[in-house]
Amino acid sequence: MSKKGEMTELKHEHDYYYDMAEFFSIFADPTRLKILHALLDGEKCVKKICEIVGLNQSTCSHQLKILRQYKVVKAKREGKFIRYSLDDEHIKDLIEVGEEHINE
Amino acid sequence: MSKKGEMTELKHEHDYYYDMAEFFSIFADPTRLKILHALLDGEKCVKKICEIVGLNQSTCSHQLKILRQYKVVKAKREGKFIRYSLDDEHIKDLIEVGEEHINE
DNA sequence: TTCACATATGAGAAAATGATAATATGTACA
DNA sequence: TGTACATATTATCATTTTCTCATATGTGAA
Repeated sequence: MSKKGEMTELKHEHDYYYDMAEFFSIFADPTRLKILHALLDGEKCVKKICEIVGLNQSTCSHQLKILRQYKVVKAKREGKFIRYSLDDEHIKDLIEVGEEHINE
Repeated sequence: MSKKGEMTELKHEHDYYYDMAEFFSIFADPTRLKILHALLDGEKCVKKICEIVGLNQSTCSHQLKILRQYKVVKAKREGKFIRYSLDDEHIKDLIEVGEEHINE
């Protein structure tokens, strides 16, 4: 997955398969999957997410940014905290497809 | 996605999210998606696949090997030709999920 | 066996990706 | 205002990925 801006300029406009590959790329990283899994049961602040996935704040913040860019998660500020939650109803389903495949 | 053998040695055994990420990685590449799409309507030989995806024989062969390793496609020899076809019933569904997301 | 064709493999370059440290920004509260 | 805490950003590095060229292997037919 490349940065959204650059990609759009380098590839052919409306390149169907690039877009699809980009979509699947979101879920092709264990850290992002852990974050998404952590959000399955409700919104959480960044610090909490860091604890759950076991990686430092910088790493989580980067991955959260990617997930936000692709509208997979959304963020809302509450005082000092920024709480993240799933932004797309279909995400749960997709993660379940992956889980089913793994559990075979 | 890394080579199957290495991966298994480097990561923790039974690492759930690595396995899931690996699964989604298969579909996170436009060339592989093009190949899979080309196989949706039936088996094809490598040369034919190259023509459809518009990439050279070496590139296709490499990607077909990956798809084979992950049991997404299967190959059968018929004389000089090797015909590839989808090996997993669920693949069609997964590609459709991706397509739906793109078409929103 | 030799030739022509179909496919696979190995090595290397270029690009993308993910993790991290260091630093910046934003917010609440004293 | 200043300080402490929460989060984001920037720069950099190591690793992984994809593509391509050159070459190897496998197959059928002459």
